[in-house]
Amino acid sequence: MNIGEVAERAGLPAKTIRYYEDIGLVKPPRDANGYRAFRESDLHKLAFLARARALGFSIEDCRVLVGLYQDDHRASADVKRVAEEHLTRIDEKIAQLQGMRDTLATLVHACHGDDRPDCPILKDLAEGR
Amino acid sequence: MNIGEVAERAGLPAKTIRYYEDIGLVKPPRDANGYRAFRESDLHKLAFLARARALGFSIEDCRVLVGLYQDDHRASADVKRVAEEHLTRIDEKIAQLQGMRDTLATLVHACHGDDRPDCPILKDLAEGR
DNA sequence: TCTTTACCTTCCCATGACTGGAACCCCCAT
DNA sequence: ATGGGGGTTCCAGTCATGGGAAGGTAAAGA
Repeated sequence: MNIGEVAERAGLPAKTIRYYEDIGLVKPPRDANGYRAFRESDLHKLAFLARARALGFSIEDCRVLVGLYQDDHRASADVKRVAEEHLTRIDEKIAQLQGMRDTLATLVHACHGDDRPDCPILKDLAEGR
Repeated sequence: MNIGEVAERAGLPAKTIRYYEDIGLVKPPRDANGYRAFRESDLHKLAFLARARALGFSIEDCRVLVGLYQDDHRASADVKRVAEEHLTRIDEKIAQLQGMRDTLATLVHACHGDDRPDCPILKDLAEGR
């Protein structure tokens, strides 16, 4: 399988797959012409990576998860811990964004949005309430 | 005012303030010794920037907002539009994170987290359901 | 067979918004 | 004179790609 087909089937840009090889996440062998020759196992791993990335796991988390996936003697507790830590980070991020959102929504609501210069949004930014 | 005092009072790292000068957000004059000599107006602008950044506005948005702030003939509608667009982007981001969060929470909940290898989290990543 | 087209390869640069660190200058107190 | 705590510039790195150049290769049409 060439990189184009793998990209298509794994749902990742070819550029990203080359990058993943660069940082050692996949190691496809090469054909005589220098083209990467992906095996089914490589495709499978890349699809795994695509889904982990879609859940927001960092590349380093992905590296750990792939390692655990390939380890028949893993403890599910190790997987769960990685996922829980990530979940915590997501919750923090959501809370932070929610705080911004609330402040911003209040300010937007208070602004007339006409052609006059008076603006509670700028007022807040300038004075910090 | 030297950069240290301004950093303290604006609540921004000195490094960040130098960066803001680099990209033309502030233009403090210089003393004879080459030190930046911040005026009250620079401090004020930097505090404005710190608050805008804390609300998640991009540097380019900040540039626009500062411009509007300094324009006595601005229309509040222009400020409101920038804020509304940012609000929309924040809402999209929150929705995206919320989606991840829900999936992740379900998976974490389903995982025993013991010393056995069976793990619904890895199963999901491998098979994509 | 020739040519076009569509791949593939590597390499380097850019993104956003900083952060860290090196190497150096400047001012004040001891 | 020496030490410490400012300040200065410049370069490199972060994270996870994306863009694009320059060039090699393969498949398909004239």
